[in-house]
Amino acid sequence: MPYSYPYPRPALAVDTVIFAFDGRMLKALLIERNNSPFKGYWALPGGFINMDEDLATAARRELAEETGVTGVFLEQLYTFGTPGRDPRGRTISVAYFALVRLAEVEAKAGDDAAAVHWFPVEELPKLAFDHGKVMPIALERLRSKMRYQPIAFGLLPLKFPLSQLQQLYETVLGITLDKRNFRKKVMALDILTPVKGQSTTGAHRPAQLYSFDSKKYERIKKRGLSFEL
Amino acid sequence: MPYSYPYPRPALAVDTVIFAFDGRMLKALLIERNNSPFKGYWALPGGFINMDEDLATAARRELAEETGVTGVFLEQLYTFGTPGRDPRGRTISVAYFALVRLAEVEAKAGDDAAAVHWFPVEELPKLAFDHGKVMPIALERLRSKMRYQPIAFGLLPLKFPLSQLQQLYETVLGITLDKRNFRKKVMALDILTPVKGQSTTGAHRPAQLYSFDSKKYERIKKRGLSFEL
DNA sequence: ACAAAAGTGTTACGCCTACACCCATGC
DNA sequence: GCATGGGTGTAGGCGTAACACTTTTGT
Repeated sequence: MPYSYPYPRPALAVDTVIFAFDGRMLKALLIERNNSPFKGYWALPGGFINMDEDLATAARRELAEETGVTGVFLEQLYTFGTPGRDPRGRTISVAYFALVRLAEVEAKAGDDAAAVHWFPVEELPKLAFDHGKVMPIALERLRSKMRYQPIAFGLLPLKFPLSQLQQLYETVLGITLDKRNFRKKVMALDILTPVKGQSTTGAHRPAQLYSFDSKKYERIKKRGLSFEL
Repeated sequence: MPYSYPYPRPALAVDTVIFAFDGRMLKALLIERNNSPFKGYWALPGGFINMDEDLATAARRELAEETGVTGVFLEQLYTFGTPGRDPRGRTISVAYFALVRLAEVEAKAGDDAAAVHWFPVEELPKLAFDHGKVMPIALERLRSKMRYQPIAFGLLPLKFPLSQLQQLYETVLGITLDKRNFRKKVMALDILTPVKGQSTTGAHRPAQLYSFDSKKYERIKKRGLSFEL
């Protein structure tokens, strides 16, 4: 059969849930829409793909435009295609989720955004389109993936004290962890390297800083490993 | 902004990895393409979506056309959109994976298929398009999901002996399990109901048959539960 | 000196693993 | 009666969870 596909084709967009961690709360980046439909609503950053562009490439392009960051964790999440989800016409959205280090971000409102803002994931506004359905899926993915892959480090500075890592796990998973047991398990994984600097914030004993050592991780990954904490 | 999207739009297809279990091996249903491109190659069953049709609906429609089964486990897997994956032009494929009971299937070659065949997942032929990349992802999803959700029962008859369930886990996960420990753990989950009939196949003691009890499962699901075996 | 977070070991319990023999049936 | 898969209990080891005090700094 020749290439006959006589039906109208849907438009194809990419939307990205961008997570960051400020030391206390998990946050997501949203943009305020400047255009109809849903003008004035908050929405996930995203846009239509170019015709010669890979899906992940489009997501990275949008991510760079909104936050200025590159080279971060980015993973496909889910594809939304219910008819009617975009009042302008049939649109398929491939959702991605990204983890960024807050310090590296320079959020800037693009041409089609009235504003950009980091919202705590527990206090999100009403979202445009069906984006309200995307966020719980992204959170669930983050939570489950943090348990067996070392993706949490994508949310922390390159050097961090163990207490920050623990705080991140506690916040995202919604649990409290025993400090001693946490340190024991993390250290037993042997994927962190102590680095020279010390955290010197506050009126208390300074903390040893660590960095994630991807070489160590790659070396032990093969025998299977768990991040259950 | 009015609905201006002046770019050419990709075509949108749905392809489904259909798994079944024959008691010994995990198998996947493939069709032999009757048309160019990749005429004569084996491929995942699938097709273009209708304009007013949900993605999952399209997948279920294709599934029913190919196998005659309805109401089975079906889940979105991953979306493939690399430019060039379809030589006819930009095509996005949303891949699904489905679990069916072999006894309920009546595989039939559709109009665009020269043949339909169940292949053991360990002995797949070269596949059309990028479908060779889909299968490992589907297998990985099946394996990981079987560990914490009761999806295995979608591959078994409604009544089955425990040994068949164990065989399924061993085959899919590529491990061997201790019979006593397996039965202890499965029974402790309290999600099976013994049913009257007995398996009467072969020259040996007949086996008690069980069925998956989704009511029991729903009741205990909330407290979290694991299928680690 | 005091407030505030960093850092550090041991014990008890529960869970998971390993393991061998009898049972019911068909041929 | 023999071959085949069905069905059952226990003991030891390992990993996980619970738990409190000292250290170092800034003010």
